[in-house]
Amino acid sequence: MPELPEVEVTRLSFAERIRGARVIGVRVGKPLRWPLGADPQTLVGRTVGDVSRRGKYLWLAFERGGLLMHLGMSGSLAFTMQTGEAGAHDHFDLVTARGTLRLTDPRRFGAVVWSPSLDEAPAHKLLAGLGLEPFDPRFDGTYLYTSLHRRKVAVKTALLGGEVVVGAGNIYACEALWEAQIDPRTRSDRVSRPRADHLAAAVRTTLARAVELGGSTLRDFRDAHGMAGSFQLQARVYGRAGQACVRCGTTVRRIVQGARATFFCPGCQKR
DNA sequence: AAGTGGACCTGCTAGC
DNA sequence: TGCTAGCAGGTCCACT
Repeated sequence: MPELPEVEVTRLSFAERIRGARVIGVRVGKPLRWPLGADPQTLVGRTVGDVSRRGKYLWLAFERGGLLMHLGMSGSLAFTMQTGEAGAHDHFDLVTARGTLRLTDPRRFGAVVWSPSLDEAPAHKLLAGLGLEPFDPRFDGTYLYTSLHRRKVAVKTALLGGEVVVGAGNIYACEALWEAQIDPRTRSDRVSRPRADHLAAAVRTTLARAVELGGSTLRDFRDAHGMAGSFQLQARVYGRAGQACVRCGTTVRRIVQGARATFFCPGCQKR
Protein backbone atom coordinates (compact mmCIF):
# COMPACT_ATOMS: atom_id res chain seq x y z
CA MET A 1 0.00 0.00 0.00
CA PRO A 2 2.01 2.83 1.24
CA GLU A 3 4.41 4.52 -1.12
CA LEU A 4 6.04 7.84 -0.37
CA PRO A 5 2.83 9.90 -0.74
CA GLU A 6 0.87 7.72 1.68
CA VAL A 7 3.71 7.77 4.19
CA GLU A 8 4.09 11.54 3.89
CA VAL A 9 0.35 12.14 4.16
CA THR A 10 0.34 9.96 7.26
CA ARG A 11 3.26 11.89 8.73
CA LEU A 12 1.65 15.26 8.07
CA SER A 13 -1.58 14.07 9.67
CA PHE A 14 -0.13 13.45 13.13
CA ALA A 15 3.37 14.93 13.45
CA GLU A 16 2.30 18.25 14.94
CA ARG A 17 -0.17 16.73 17.35
CA ILE A 18 2.15 14.10 18.75
CA ARG A 19 5.16 16.35 19.17
CA GLY A 20 5.82 16.92 22.85
CA ALA A 21 3.53 14.10 23.98
CA ARG A 22 4.73 11.92 26.83
CA VAL A 23 4.53 8.16 26.41
CA ILE A 24 2.41 6.55 29.12
CA GLY A 25 2.14 3.06 27.71
CA VAL A 26 3.18 0.70 24.95
CA ARG A 27 1.37 -2.35 23.67
CA VAL A 28 2.93 -4.81 21.27
CA GLY A 29 0.87 -7.27 19.23
CA LYS A 30 2.01 -9.98 16.86
CA PRO A 31 5.57 -9.91 15.52
CA LEU A 32 6.21 -7.56 12.63
CA ARG A 33 8.98 -7.80 10.09
CA TRP A 34 11.70 -7.11 12.64
CA PRO A 35 11.71 -7.18 16.42
CA LEU A 36 11.38 -3.87 18.25
CA GLY A 37 14.89 -4.30 19.55
CA ALA A 38 14.17 -2.88 22.99
CA ASP A 39 11.97 -3.54 25.98
CA PRO A 40 8.73 -1.70 25.16
CA GLN A 41 8.60 -0.39 28.72
CA THR A 42 11.77 1.61 28.22
CA LEU A 43 9.71 3.95 26.02
CA VAL A 44 7.38 4.87 28.86
CA GLY A 45 8.11 8.29 30.29
CA ARG A 46 9.90 9.51 27.19
CA THR A 47 8.69 12.47 25.14
CA VAL A 48 8.02 12.30 21.41
CA GLY A 49 9.89 14.87 19.32
CA ASP A 50 9.84 15.50 15.59
CA VAL A 51 8.39 13.01 13.13
CA SER A 52 10.37 12.89 9.91
CA ARG A 53 10.45 10.72 6.82
CA ARG A 54 13.18 9.03 4.81
CA GLY A 55 11.88 7.21 1.75
CA LYS A 56 8.97 5.15 3.00
CA TYR A 57 10.24 5.09 6.57
CA LEU A 58 9.04 7.33 9.38
CA TRP A 59 11.34 8.34 12.22
CA LEU A 60 9.78 9.27 15.56
CA ALA A 61 12.52 11.05 17.41
CA PHE A 62 12.81 10.86 21.20
CA GLU A 63 15.27 12.67 23.43
CA ARG A 64 17.71 9.86 22.87
CA GLY A 65 17.03 7.43 20.05
CA GLY A 66 13.80 6.94 18.23
CA LEU A 67 11.41 4.61 16.49
CA LEU A 68 11.87 3.76 12.85
CA MET A 69 8.52 2.74 11.41
CA HIS A 70 7.58 1.17 8.09
CA LEU A 71 4.08 0.47 6.86
CA GLY A 72 5.00 -2.45 4.61
CA MET A 73 2.29 -3.38 2.12
CA SER A 74 -0.79 -3.10 4.27
CA GLY A 75 0.09 -0.89 7.21
CA SER A 76 -1.52 2.32 8.37
CA LEU A 77 -1.21 4.52 11.42
CA ALA A 78 -4.03 6.09 13.40
CA PHE A 79 -3.58 8.74 16.08
CA THR A 80 -6.69 9.37 18.14
CA MET A 81 -7.88 9.97 21.69
CA GLN A 82 -10.61 7.36 21.47
CA THR A 83 -8.61 4.28 20.57
CA GLY A 84 -10.71 1.15 20.93
CA GLU A 85 -9.75 -2.33 21.98
CA ALA A 86 -6.88 -3.69 19.93
CA GLY A 87 -8.06 -5.78 16.98
CA ALA A 88 -6.39 -8.79 15.41
CA HIS A 89 -4.27 -6.59 13.13
CA ASP A 90 -3.29 -3.89 15.59
CA HIS A 91 0.33 -4.70 16.34
CA PHE A 92 1.74 -1.63 18.03
CA ASP A 93 0.25 1.06 20.27
CA LEU A 94 2.18 4.05 21.52
CA VAL A 95 -0.08 5.47 24.20
CA THR A 96 0.38 9.14 25.10
CA ALA A 97 -1.68 11.66 27.03
CA ARG A 98 -2.57 13.28 23.69
CA GLY A 99 -3.78 10.09 22.08
CA THR A 100 -2.66 6.68 20.95
CA LEU A 101 -0.59 6.08 17.84
CA ARG A 102 -1.67 2.68 16.55
CA LEU A 103 -0.14 0.63 13.75
CA THR A 104 -2.62 -1.64 11.99
CA ASP A 105 -1.01 -4.01 9.52
CA PRO A 106 -2.79 -7.21 8.42
CA ARG A 107 0.10 -8.61 6.42
CA ARG A 108 2.76 -7.63 8.96
CA PHE A 109 5.39 -6.62 6.41
CA GLY A 110 5.68 -3.39 8.35
CA ALA A 111 8.01 -2.71 11.21
CA VAL A 112 8.63 -0.66 14.33
CA VAL A 113 12.28 -0.68 15.33
CA TRP A 114 13.99 1.12 18.18
CA SER A 115 17.31 2.67 17.27
CA PRO A 116 19.73 4.80 19.30
CA SER A 117 19.96 7.19 16.34
CA LEU A 118 19.66 7.26 12.56
CA ASP A 119 23.41 6.82 12.27
CA GLU A 120 23.56 3.68 14.33
CA ALA A 121 22.26 0.17 13.80
CA PRO A 122 19.61 -0.97 13.24
CA ALA A 123 18.25 2.22 11.65
CA HIS A 124 21.44 2.88 9.80
CA LYS A 125 21.42 -0.55 8.23
CA LEU A 126 17.84 -0.20 7.02
CA LEU A 127 18.39 3.25 5.54
CA ALA A 128 21.82 2.57 4.06
CA GLY A 129 21.74 2.31 0.32
CA LEU A 130 18.62 4.41 -0.15
CA GLY A 131 18.75 6.77 -3.09
CA LEU A 132 17.96 10.48 -3.16
CA GLU A 133 14.67 11.90 -1.97
CA PRO A 134 12.61 12.87 -5.03
CA PHE A 135 12.27 16.46 -3.76
CA ASP A 136 15.98 16.81 -3.08
CA PRO A 137 17.33 19.49 -5.45
CA ARG A 138 20.12 17.09 -6.36
CA PHE A 139 17.55 14.74 -7.88
CA ASP A 140 17.58 16.05 -11.43
CA GLY A 141 18.01 14.78 -14.97
CA THR A 142 21.77 14.68 -14.73
CA TYR A 143 21.73 12.59 -11.59
CA LEU A 144 19.02 10.28 -12.90
CA TYR A 145 20.75 9.81 -16.24
CA THR A 146 24.07 8.96 -14.58
CA SER A 147 22.47 6.62 -12.04
CA LEU A 148 20.38 4.78 -14.61
CA HIS A 149 23.41 4.27 -16.81
CA ARG A 150 25.25 2.40 -14.07
CA ARG A 151 22.69 -0.40 -14.30
CA LYS A 152 21.19 -2.65 -16.90
CA VAL A 153 17.77 -3.42 -15.51
CA ALA A 154 14.41 -2.33 -16.85
CA VAL A 155 13.84 1.33 -16.01
CA LYS A 156 10.71 0.41 -14.05
CA THR A 157 12.75 -2.00 -11.94
CA ALA A 158 15.37 0.70 -11.34
CA LEU A 159 12.72 3.14 -10.10
CA LEU A 160 11.19 0.53 -7.78
CA GLY A 161 14.56 -0.47 -6.37
CA GLY A 162 14.97 2.69 -4.34
CA GLU A 163 18.73 2.83 -4.81
CA VAL A 164 18.45 5.65 -7.31
CA VAL A 165 15.49 7.56 -5.96
CA VAL A 166 13.21 6.61 -3.08
CA GLY A 167 9.48 6.85 -2.80
CA ALA A 168 8.03 5.60 -6.07
CA GLY A 169 6.45 2.20 -5.52
CA ASN A 170 4.42 0.22 -7.97
CA ILE A 171 1.63 2.72 -8.53
CA TYR A 172 3.75 5.85 -8.87
CA ALA A 173 6.57 4.20 -10.85
CA CYS A 174 3.97 3.16 -13.45
CA GLU A 175 2.37 6.60 -13.39
CA ALA A 176 5.65 8.50 -13.69
CA LEU A 177 6.76 6.37 -16.67
CA TRP A 178 3.42 7.05 -18.37
CA GLU A 179 3.84 10.74 -17.71
CA ALA A 180 7.33 10.67 -19.22
CA GLN A 181 6.09 8.49 -22.11
CA ILE A 182 8.78 5.87 -21.46
CA ASP A 183 8.19 2.14 -21.97
CA PRO A 184 8.79 0.51 -18.55
CA ARG A 185 10.76 -2.29 -20.22
CA THR A 186 13.40 0.12 -21.53
CA ARG A 187 16.82 -0.82 -20.22
CA SER A 188 17.96 1.77 -17.71
CA ASP A 189 21.23 2.39 -19.54
CA ARG A 190 19.37 3.16 -22.76
CA VAL A 191 17.34 6.04 -21.36
CA SER A 192 18.48 9.16 -23.20
CA ARG A 193 19.53 12.33 -21.44
CA PRO A 194 16.42 14.33 -22.48
CA ARG A 195 14.17 11.49 -21.38
CA ALA A 196 16.00 11.29 -18.04
CA ASP A 197 15.17 14.98 -17.56
CA HIS A 198 11.56 14.28 -18.34
CA LEU A 199 11.45 11.24 -16.08
CA ALA A 200 13.01 13.04 -13.11
CA ALA A 201 10.38 15.76 -13.46
CA ALA A 202 7.62 13.17 -13.83
CA VAL A 203 8.67 11.34 -10.66
CA ARG A 204 8.66 14.60 -8.73
CA THR A 205 5.35 15.91 -10.03
CA THR A 206 3.59 12.56 -9.77
CA LEU A 207 4.60 12.11 -6.14
CA ALA A 208 3.87 15.74 -5.27
CA ARG A 209 0.41 15.58 -6.79
CA ALA A 210 -0.31 12.34 -4.95
CA VAL A 211 0.64 13.98 -1.63
CA GLU A 212 -1.73 16.86 -2.41
CA LEU A 213 -4.52 14.37 -3.11
CA GLY A 214 -3.96 12.54 0.16
CA GLY A 215 -2.29 9.52 -1.43
CA SER A 216 -4.01 6.53 -3.02
CA THR A 217 -6.64 4.51 -1.19
CA LEU A 218 -6.88 1.30 -3.19
CA ARG A 219 -8.62 -0.64 -0.47
CA ASP A 220 -7.79 0.49 2.99
CA PHE A 221 -5.23 3.27 3.21
CA ARG A 222 -6.11 6.01 5.71
CA ASP A 223 -4.09 8.81 7.22
CA ALA A 224 -3.83 9.14 10.99
CA HIS A 225 -7.23 10.90 11.07
CA GLY A 226 -8.89 8.11 9.10
CA MET A 227 -9.07 10.15 5.88
CA ALA A 228 -8.87 8.27 2.57
CA GLY A 229 -6.76 9.50 -0.37
CA SER A 230 -8.05 10.13 -3.87
CA PHE A 231 -5.08 9.81 -6.23
CA GLN A 232 -6.31 6.40 -7.37
CA LEU A 233 -9.19 8.18 -9.11
CA GLN A 234 -6.64 10.04 -11.25
CA ALA A 235 -4.35 7.14 -12.09
CA ARG A 236 -3.67 7.06 -15.83
CA VAL A 237 -2.44 3.48 -16.18
CA TYR A 238 -2.22 1.75 -12.80
CA GLY A 239 -5.03 -0.78 -12.53
CA ARG A 240 -6.41 0.22 -15.94
CA ALA A 241 -5.47 -2.79 -18.07
CA GLY A 242 -7.89 -3.22 -20.96
CA GLN A 243 -9.04 0.39 -20.83
CA ALA A 244 -8.21 3.09 -23.33
CA CYS A 245 -5.16 5.26 -22.67
CA VAL A 246 -6.40 8.74 -21.79
CA ARG A 247 -3.65 10.27 -23.92
CA CYS A 248 -3.71 8.23 -27.12
CA GLY A 249 -6.59 5.75 -26.87
CA THR A 250 -4.45 2.63 -27.15
CA THR A 251 -5.46 -0.19 -24.80
CA VAL A 252 -3.48 -0.14 -21.56
CA ARG A 253 -1.52 -3.33 -20.93
CA ARG A 254 -0.56 -5.25 -17.82
CA ILE A 255 2.72 -7.13 -17.84
CA VAL A 256 4.88 -8.64 -15.10
CA GLN A 257 8.34 -7.34 -14.28
CA GLY A 258 10.32 -8.75 -11.38
CA ALA A 259 7.20 -10.49 -10.09
CA ARG A 260 5.35 -7.15 -9.93
CA ALA A 261 2.54 -5.99 -12.16
CA THR A 262 3.39 -3.15 -14.52
CA PHE A 263 0.73 -1.11 -16.30
CA PHE A 264 1.62 0.94 -19.35
CA CYS A 265 0.38 2.20 -22.69
CA PRO A 266 2.12 0.51 -25.61
CA GLY A 267 0.88 3.30 -27.87
CA CYS A 268 2.53 6.35 -26.35
CA GLN A 269 5.20 4.94 -24.02
CA LYS A 270 8.24 4.27 -26.18
CA ARG A 271 11.58 2.55 -25.69
C1' DA B 1 29.01 -7.52 -8.81
C1' DA B 2 24.73 -7.10 -10.61
C1' DG B 3 20.51 -9.26 -11.75
C1' DT B 4 16.74 -12.47 -10.64
C1' DG B 5 13.50 -14.92 -7.96
C1' DG B 6 11.73 -16.51 -3.58
C1' DA B 7 10.34 -15.35 0.93
C1' DC B 8 7.61 -13.12 4.44
C1' DC B 9 1.73 -12.96 5.86
C1' DT B 10 -3.17 -12.17 5.46
C1' DG B 11 -7.38 -10.89 3.08
C1' DC B 12 -10.07 -10.13 -0.84
C1' DT B 13 -11.89 -11.28 -5.43
C1' DA B 14 -12.90 -13.75 -9.52
C1' DG B 15 -13.95 -18.00 -11.33
C1' DC B 16 -15.48 -22.65 -11.24
C1' DT C 1 -23.20 -20.86 -1.75
C1' DG C 2 -18.55 -22.61 -1.12
C1' DC C 3 -13.86 -23.66 -2.25
C1' DT C 4 -9.53 -22.27 -4.54
C1' DA C 5 -6.19 -19.97 -7.10
C1' DG C 6 -4.40 -15.69 -7.89
C1' DC C 7 -3.35 -11.21 -6.62
C1' DA C 8 -2.17 -7.04 -3.59
C1' DG C 9 0.63 -0.56 -2.18
C1' DG C 10 7.47 -3.47 -0.01
C1' DT C 11 11.98 -4.99 0.43
C1' DC C 12 15.37 -8.28 2.30
C1' DC C 13 18.09 -12.19 1.24
C1' DA C 14 20.03 -16.19 -1.18
C1' DC C 15 21.45 -17.74 -5.33
C1' DT C 16 23.40 -17.52 -10.22
